[in-house]
Amino acid sequence: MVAAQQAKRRAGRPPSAVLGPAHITKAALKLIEQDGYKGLTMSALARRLGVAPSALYNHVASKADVLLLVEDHLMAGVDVSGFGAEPWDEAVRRWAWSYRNVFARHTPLINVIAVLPVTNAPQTVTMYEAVTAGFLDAGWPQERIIDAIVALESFIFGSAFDVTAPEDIFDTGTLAADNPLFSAAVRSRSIRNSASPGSGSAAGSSSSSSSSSSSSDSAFRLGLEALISGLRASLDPVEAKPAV
Amino acid sequence: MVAAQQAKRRAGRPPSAVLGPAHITKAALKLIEQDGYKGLTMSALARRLGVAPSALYNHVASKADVLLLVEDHLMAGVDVSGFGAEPWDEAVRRWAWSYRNVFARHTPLINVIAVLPVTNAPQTVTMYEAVTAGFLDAGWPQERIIDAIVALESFIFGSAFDVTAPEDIFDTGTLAADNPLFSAAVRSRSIRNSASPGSGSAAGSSSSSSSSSSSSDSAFRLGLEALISGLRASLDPVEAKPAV
DNA sequence: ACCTGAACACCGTTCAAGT
DNA sequence: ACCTGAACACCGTTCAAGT
Repeated sequence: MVAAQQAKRRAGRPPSAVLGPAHITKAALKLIEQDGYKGLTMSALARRLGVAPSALYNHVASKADVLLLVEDHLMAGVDVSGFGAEPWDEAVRRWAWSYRNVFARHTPLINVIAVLPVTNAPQTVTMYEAVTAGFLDAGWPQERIIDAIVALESFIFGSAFDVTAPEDIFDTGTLAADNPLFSAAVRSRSIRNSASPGSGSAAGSSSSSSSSSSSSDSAFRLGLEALISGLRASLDPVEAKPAV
Repeated sequence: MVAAQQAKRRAGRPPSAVLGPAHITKAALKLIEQDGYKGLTMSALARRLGVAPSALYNHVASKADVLLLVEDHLMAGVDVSGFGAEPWDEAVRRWAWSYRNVFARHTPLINVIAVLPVTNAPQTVTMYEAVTAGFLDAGWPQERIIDAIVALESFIFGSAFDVTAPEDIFDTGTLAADNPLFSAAVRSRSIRNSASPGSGSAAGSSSSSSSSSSSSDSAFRLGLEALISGLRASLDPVEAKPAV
């Protein structure tokens, strides 16, 4: 809506700056929402902003820069409100579910996040700061917190991909005869999922998709609960060991 | 080396088929090894095989098809030898480490794997069959096995991305002042990593990078051990519960 | 059936020229 | 400083023509 119909601009510096990081981020998000990441091209982005494609390069160095802008914006939507307010495991649950849900629709960003330094992503660092505070409160030793966060994040990113997978991804087709055990396991899983449509019981998905427990949700729940209990157990050692 | 210098071929069907899935896979792997995934283009692939780019489309429907070919080939390199021969947790460890190590250098494939059906990936299904057998042997109920595999796989894929990240990815730069807790945790982690170069103690990385415990290795170890112990604990319930 | 060669509809990015 | 417009060096894919 910004520059829908606008008097054609001549070359040369405009009286006031037309573009900015906030405008670019907003326009990119709109494009992604409409057509997915295949719709996010520098041309389409420029068109939506009412400028020539080359004008974008006065504000970003590359398309990867645009993706970083979007990523950092999304990080502000990850729910860290549990840290400092709830028990550690409950706060981690809330954080992990919202983190996965945000990036499930933005999996093309994961390549970028996992590789780019956080130096130019202030919202991202703010998110990490809140998580770190929560871990310190729960008694985690400083030097192990980053490993724990990275481990949880790796699980979350991988699980975000899983959300986008089709339900029949494990259909073995003609390979079923040669692989009976796996095929049977796949079958019994899908039966279970279709049988219990709304099994909202113990491990909840706080502030996330309330009902419709899909396959990816049940796998995420199983892994997250295992990670949480396993990480907690690694905190209080049963016997004194030489430091690792 | 296949068609390095070859007499120029005229149009029309050649006397014997020049291409095939095996040739294409091999050539693609060579290109990836040399120049990474940015070097894997249909043009480069065709050049290496001594044909015109359009000739490839007689054997694959798209570039995604080529990636599936490569993925399935790599799956044969994942070590499932522990299942049926070792205790469950040891077999999972061996499998998980080799799985991560294989795909750490092939992260662009993860988008494909996570979304494409396994119907046309026989090696992949064979891998899953071996893993399923190992879980059944360990007493896992059939209908929960796929969730457990998916959870482990999600962690593995996410961790594969982490391997490719630069060591200084968490450097907060000018943001350090506003985020002291996170910055301190990052600092103490890197000190620990540089201090203990070869801390090969308890949780081993069977058949993987023997020494040089990098940051990504320590995070992977922490998460994997937590997942294994957490999943094991979820197997034998302390008290009887209504089925979930 | 399986190849060549030309063409199509795109990409991201650069750069001189303009104000 | 910040825009336009043209150009560059690519992509993946299609298709008629050939044997």
